[in-house]
Amino acid sequence: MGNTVSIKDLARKFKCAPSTISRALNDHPMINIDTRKTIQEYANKVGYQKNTISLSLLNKRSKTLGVIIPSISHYHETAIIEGLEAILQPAGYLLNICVTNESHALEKEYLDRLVANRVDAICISLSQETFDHSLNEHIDLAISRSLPIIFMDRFYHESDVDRVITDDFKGAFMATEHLIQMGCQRIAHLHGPRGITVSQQRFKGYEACLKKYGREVKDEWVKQVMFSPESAVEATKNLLDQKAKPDGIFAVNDEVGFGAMKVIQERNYKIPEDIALVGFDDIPLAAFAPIALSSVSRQSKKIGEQSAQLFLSKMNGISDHQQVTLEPELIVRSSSQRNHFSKI
Amino acid sequence: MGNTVSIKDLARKFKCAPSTISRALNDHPMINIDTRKTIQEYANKVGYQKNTISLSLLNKRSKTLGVIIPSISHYHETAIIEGLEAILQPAGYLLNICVTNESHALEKEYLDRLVANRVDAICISLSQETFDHSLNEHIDLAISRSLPIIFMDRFYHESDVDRVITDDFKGAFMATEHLIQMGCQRIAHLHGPRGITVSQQRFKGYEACLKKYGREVKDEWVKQVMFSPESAVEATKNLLDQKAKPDGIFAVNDEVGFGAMKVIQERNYKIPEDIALVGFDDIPLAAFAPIALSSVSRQSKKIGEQSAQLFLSKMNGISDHQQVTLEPELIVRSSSQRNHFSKI
DNA sequence: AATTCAATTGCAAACGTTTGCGTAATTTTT
DNA sequence: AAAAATTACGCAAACGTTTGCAATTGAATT
Repeated sequence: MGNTVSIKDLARKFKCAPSTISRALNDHPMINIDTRKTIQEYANKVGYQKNTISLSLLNKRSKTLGVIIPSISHYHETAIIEGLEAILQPAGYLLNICVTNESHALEKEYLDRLVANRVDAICISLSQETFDHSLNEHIDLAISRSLPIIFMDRFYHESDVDRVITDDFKGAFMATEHLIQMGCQRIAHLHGPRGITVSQQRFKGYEACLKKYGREVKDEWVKQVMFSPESAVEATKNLLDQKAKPDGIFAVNDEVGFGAMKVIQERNYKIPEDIALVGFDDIPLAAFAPIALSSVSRQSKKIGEQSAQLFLSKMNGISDHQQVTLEPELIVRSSSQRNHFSKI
Repeated sequence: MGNTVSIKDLARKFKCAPSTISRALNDHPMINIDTRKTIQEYANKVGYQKNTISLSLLNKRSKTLGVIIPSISHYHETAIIEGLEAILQPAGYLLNICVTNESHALEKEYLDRLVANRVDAICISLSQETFDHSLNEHIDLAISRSLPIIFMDRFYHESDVDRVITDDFKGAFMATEHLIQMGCQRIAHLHGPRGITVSQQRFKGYEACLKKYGREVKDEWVKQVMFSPESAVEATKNLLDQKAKPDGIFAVNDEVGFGAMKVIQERNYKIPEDIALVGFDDIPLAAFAPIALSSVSRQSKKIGEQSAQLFLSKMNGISDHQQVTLEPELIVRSSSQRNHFSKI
């Protein structure tokens, strides 16, 4: 800002060529050791700071990763960011984080801006709108320009693409199977927003597990909600109002689990005796729910770390597409741990 | 990446000067309207994308805001980011988000990197280490180079600085006063990590309120914890083990409130009858705590919005330092709402 | 026919840094 | 003493874009 000092300024000061200053600052052995020291000291004294922008222009690499996510208000997303930073900070990268609020228009806008800023790659979790309407041209375009795109969680291609995901299907299967093993006969599912891979996969896992154990998948036991506790309230009331009310609920995530728990307790049903409950994501507060909430951990931070690793390998010229699938882990807590099974 | 097309490429294609292409793409009236259209169409067809980096170099403005925060795992921080994006996305800015994990070394490192990247300004919430040891040279240096620094939440100068904070003192005062009004006689405080403004201010508010109402401030009723529910467990047990156990607890934040609530319930005390509880931050799950948790909202998103506005005003050449203080709001829920006061 | 004017376009510098190559100056080798 | 090698530095181009000014062209005015 006005008073920044450049290599040219230093060159004027020392009556030498900018190239000499540049080499001196980079400790190039070609430059006389004393000259080097003198220049370095002076540069340090006047607070010279390298201008990375010019380097980005020259090297065609900005040492910046673009991150596009639909939301940032959940543990999962912040843990991903922590994972990304854990790997990329030591590697000298910065993160450009963009939150789309599930809007396709914003996603496009941000993608354009990141491309204009010449980020070295983009880690993206697609917005719901992009999903719902398969509006993928912007992504395809970016890929066709050979800008590395790494999908996290949500993706639309089966192969030909780099991605890091948790096996949501498996996680949901595990949660449902656990409920069955705890003796639940009527297992309901609080289904996430339509069109999102995560919602779909979790439902499929739930469905597949029920089928495997010869249980019927009843439409009236699958209620769609948003990823918030508030939205779970109405849906859970709905479930409990039914003649054959569920004795086990698999919630699409922990916030929804919290909402469901509230309603169940208000109706004076016992957890887990009357109704067992399992969430997803294993948020830090899960253990501090009214009844400690069982949950499927999707290793959110690891998604960030693996995405970062994948990114770094791409920077090292590895062009093969990689698909990393992380194993979910079921964390059993009081909300589903039954010592004796429910009767009927 | 290799196949990106530049203005020079277009100039070659049209056998004209780069300046003509530049003006054509920017719809400069100086260029013949037909030429303009032709060039624009072709540029569009081959997917020309402006290179913002060269512009940053030229204009000495990168249209990027640096954001340095100690952590990203709480609602407060993510809400701030949401607020920043809400204002800065429409204004054409990108965010470089850096998480320091309360480390001074990382904060310095990130600050350097952001300066090297020539961000237009930096919004920062100081790390605990920076605080504890008053290691502010890196900040002072940045300020002396007239890089706009906007402090959020945590700051070390009283004036001469731009900052956006919530009045934590007042919020803590309100929370404590509320507990007094609910009839609490022995009000404890779960104190946040030392050295952090937020912790200090909240303690001071608690202290000032007790004094105003002629209550003694007892050391044994002030326990220090981290910002997590786990760390609150031991401290709360400690409180409840005392002969004169508290009948009201003001927790430094909601996560801590969750932890305290867990312990209180395990000991079979009634909330709020035996012990009333108030947290801070008003996280989305507060209402879904075992007993809906009363909390002080600090308008986290607004902190981001106001910081963004302050930043924009700086970009418009307003050089006066601004200090914005937001009003906290007490949200009373079941954890502290008493109909009849506790008996002694 | 000479002059002015408007409409288009090109030239070149600038932003800050790096780097291959050339070139002095000095030292070492024969 | 001449040739070769070493040391230390400068020149200039490059990255992509914008912009003030000059230059060219053709048309309109005197």
